Parts: sequence; structure tokens; C-alpha cells
Amino acid sequence: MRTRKTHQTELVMQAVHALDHPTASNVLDAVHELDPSVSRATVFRVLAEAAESGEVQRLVLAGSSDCFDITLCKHAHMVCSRCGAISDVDVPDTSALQRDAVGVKGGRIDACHVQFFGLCPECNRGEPHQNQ
Amino acid sequence: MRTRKTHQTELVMQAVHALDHPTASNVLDAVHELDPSVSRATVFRVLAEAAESGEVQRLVLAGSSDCFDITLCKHAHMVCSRCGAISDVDVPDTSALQRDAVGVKGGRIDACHVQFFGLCPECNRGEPHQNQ
DNA sequence: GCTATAATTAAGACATAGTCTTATTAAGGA
DNA sequence: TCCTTAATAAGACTATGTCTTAATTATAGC
Repeated sequence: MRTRKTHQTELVMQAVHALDHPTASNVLDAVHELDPSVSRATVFRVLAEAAESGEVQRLVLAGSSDCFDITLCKHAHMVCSRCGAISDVDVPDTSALQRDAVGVKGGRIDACHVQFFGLCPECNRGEPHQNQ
Repeated sequence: MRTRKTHQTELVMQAVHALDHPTASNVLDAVHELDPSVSRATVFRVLAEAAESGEVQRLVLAGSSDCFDITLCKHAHMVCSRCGAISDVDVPDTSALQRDAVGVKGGRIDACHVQFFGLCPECNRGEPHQNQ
């Protein structure tokens, strides 16, 4: 369990809050702008621990590397097909989906993961491509 | 475009058909049992080309490495939380989900990816753990 | 403020997935 | 059989993520 308050942890958590659905690498870049001496392993570890403790949410997405979300309540995400940006999406009902799903007989379905693909507001407006 | 019929391509395609939702590494292992001289790059390339041409379907899943599916019709998948096995799942209706989803204003939702987590028949029966 | 101790870190090795380059091999038409 | 060129083997390379280890440092107790 994290007990000591360190310079590095503060920088990482600040970055997660400042950025929108950042990957570990995004956080690393932001942290390095303030302090290039912080190691890659520390950023990955601090993020993993924060996700483990429930302080942030780790988003495991199809086709993207893991992102971190400070919004803890359950919601779905859209991945921009053009720039890769992650946007929040509210889905009214996914339980119906799970109920109606027909799996292999003998198997058991526990959870349902819904993810959308599309264009983020910027890319939809035809604005210059901005990769995360 | 693939024009020549080679030993390596035959082995790879045979393996994809023999295995159930294999990853590229699964295919590599199977191919290596018959011919250890086939290179890793060849297996990845042949699979990528087969997916590109529509001969097989590349499954890009959350939390798993890409798998290859010989079933071309659209369906969802369940990832076994215990052993990682992929099972096919039929979902009656996902268009409703996309219609009802509320994204960021200005953005556009184009596609919907549904993935389930649960236990495959073997793991649900409490049979010995078998990792892919 | 000083010291001891144990949590935290930096550095880099390691694992895995996937792509790319290049020299070599071999498929298949002439 | 010979040629052309598609396809391959080998391995470099990128990226994400984890793990190990020795060094650093936060903080509790004095």
C-alpha cells in the first residue's frame, strides 16, 4: 500500500488529472516536461497502483494501449478512428445485451464491455490531425 | 497480392483452420510442430495478408492479443477470465446500443464493438486450467 | 534537527506483440 | 532447365508493460 507522499507520485497523479484519458506514455511525457529524471518504471507502477486502489480507472481497450480515467463511474468509451483520442460515452442499457447474448453452451457470461469507434469532435470538424 | 502457393502459407492457413480463435503465436507454435524452420515474421505476415484479403477475420480484443477467426460473419466474442480462451457469442441487437449511446457533442459514433467476459465451458465445469 | 529504517525510486534487463529490412530461396512461367 | 520476382528467414527494431536490484529518500522516533 502506498504510504509515503513523494515528488514522483505527485507529478504522476497531477498529470493523470490534467490530461484526458492519457496512456501511461502520455503521462510519462507530461511528467518528463516537469522532471525528466522520473523513470518510466515509476510512472507505470504508480499508475498501476492507483488503478489497483481504485483511485483511477484503467481502461483496457481493443486496439489501443491502456488508458487511465479519473472518472470512476461506469461508462463506455469511443476511440477516434482518426487520431486515437478517447471520449466518454453514456450507454443507457447494456444489461439487456448480456441477457440476450447466446454464448457457447456450458459457458457463463459475466461481464459486457462496450466500445465505440467514430470521430472525436475535433476530427469530425475536419480539424488538423492531432495524435495523442 | 498473394500469388504463389508456398509450403509456409499452407502450414499457416492449415493451422488457423485447425485451431480455435488462435493468436499469431498459437499459429506459430502449431506451424513449428510441423516445420520449425518457418519464421515468426512469415506467420505474422501471412495472417495479416489473409485478414487484409478477407480470407480470415482479425479479432482485435480488449485485454488480449489479436486472434484470427475463420468465421467471417459478424458476431461477438467472450474472453474466458480464467484461461483466456475465446468463444463465439451471438448478439441479437447492437444497433440499439449505438443509437441510444450519448457521446461527446460534436463527435460521431460509427461502430460498436461488444465483447463479453466470463468462463468458457471447460473452466465453468471447474476443469484444470488450460492456458491458450 | 538528526538518525535509522524501510518504502520508494532509477536504471535497465526482460517478456511479448507486432512491424520492417535485407539478403537468400524457391515458385512457376517460358 | 532457366529466369524472374514473389516469398521467406533472420534478426533488427518499436512499443507496451513487468520485474529486479542497488541507491535514494520520506518520515517516525529521538
